[in-house]
Amino acid sequence: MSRKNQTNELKSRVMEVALGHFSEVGIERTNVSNILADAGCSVGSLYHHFGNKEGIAEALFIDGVNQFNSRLLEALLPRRTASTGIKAIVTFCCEWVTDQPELAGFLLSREVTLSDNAKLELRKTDREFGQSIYNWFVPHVKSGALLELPTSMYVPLICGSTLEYSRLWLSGRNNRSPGDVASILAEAAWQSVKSSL
Amino acid sequence: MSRKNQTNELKSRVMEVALGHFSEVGIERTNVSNILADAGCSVGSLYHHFGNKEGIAEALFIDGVNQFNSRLLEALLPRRTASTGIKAIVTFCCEWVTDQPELAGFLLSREVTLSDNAKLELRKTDREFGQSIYNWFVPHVKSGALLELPTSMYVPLICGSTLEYSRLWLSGRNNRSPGDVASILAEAAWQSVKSSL
DNA sequence: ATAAATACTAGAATAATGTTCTAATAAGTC
DNA sequence: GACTTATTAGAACATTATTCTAGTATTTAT
Repeated sequence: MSRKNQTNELKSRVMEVALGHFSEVGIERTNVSNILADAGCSVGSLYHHFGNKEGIAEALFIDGVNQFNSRLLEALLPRRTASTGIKAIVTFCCEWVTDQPELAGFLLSREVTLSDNAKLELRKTDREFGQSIYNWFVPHVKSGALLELPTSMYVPLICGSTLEYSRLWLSGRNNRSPGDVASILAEAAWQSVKSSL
Repeated sequence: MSRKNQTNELKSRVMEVALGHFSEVGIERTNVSNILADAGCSVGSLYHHFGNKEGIAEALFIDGVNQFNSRLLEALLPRRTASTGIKAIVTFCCEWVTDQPELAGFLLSREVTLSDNAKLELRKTDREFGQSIYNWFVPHVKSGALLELPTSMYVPLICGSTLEYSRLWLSGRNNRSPGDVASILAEAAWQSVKSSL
């Protein structure tokens, strides 16, 4: 195997192992030494590739957000009506959380504090994502199908219930997964942003 | 001043100082030594009273939750209709977050991992709180004013949007405070749990 | 009122653990 | 094949939470 492949494999092994620990006990409580042992990595390599412990978390966070964003777009953009679009967003979130609880729990935990560099890196892909979402919404607001609201309120109104339910489920307090109650959450989200005209 | 009062004053001084640091940079990043310096407390005293750094966070968390719960009940219980009750819950949350952003941010940050002892202490007061809330809801579900849903879904549906919006505002990404948009959030919450019969 | 027990304060010493540093090795480049 | 760069290695270091021992004040019991 080439050196480059070997290196990439080491990095993903570290990230995979770290995600397991992070999602189980949180970033603070996971020891670098445990990650090193479980991933078969030396101190030097880890700090060479990630800078510090938080750097692993940042890499995981950015990967996770990018993956979530691109898949969400695939679910949303084909929808032609306001109702099916909003419900598609919620349903997608529910399934995504249910399918990868570790990653979802990590992203929802808000433990990661991004460095300035990481923020910049996220913004690169986040801009076009936001633009695509915006473009989907505009016609439905203009047509009067969706309420016209301050821009910053759409995410909380559409996803808030789902995210809150997901957090509860991820912390083990609910039996039914978000996927199991997706239709209820989707209908509720739709009721809260549809125009009543 | 009596010894007891002096002690209580020291404890609240430590908690106040710690909340400032925690909400500014998070629990992990605040140094015990800074708390000690700012509160004028010795290492021994701090560990005698709180056990460890997390113990300060637990005390703050429990105090905060109890304060929130009791005030929420005051806002909810007098309401006689489903609609005014649901909206009162949301409006109260918005105002509470807006009035004490430090404490709200700390509670919403999910940084605190409660020890078994702390969980027990919370459960004591939480049980009767949950019972009071439950008693308020039952007649409105029975009468058909509110949707009949899995119990674990009412909190996410009613408060999810508000909590999500609050997190955004607390992290500095919105201009309008939750208090400013309370009526929108309240109406949306109501739309999502009212029965459409 | 005095003694014993308890609660609290103090800060030096300790331990745990994240990070740096120097050196060595392998890969890629000219 | 020499040179530059990327990567690995782990011992040494630095930071910081926590423990420990001792001392002081306060309450309780007799």
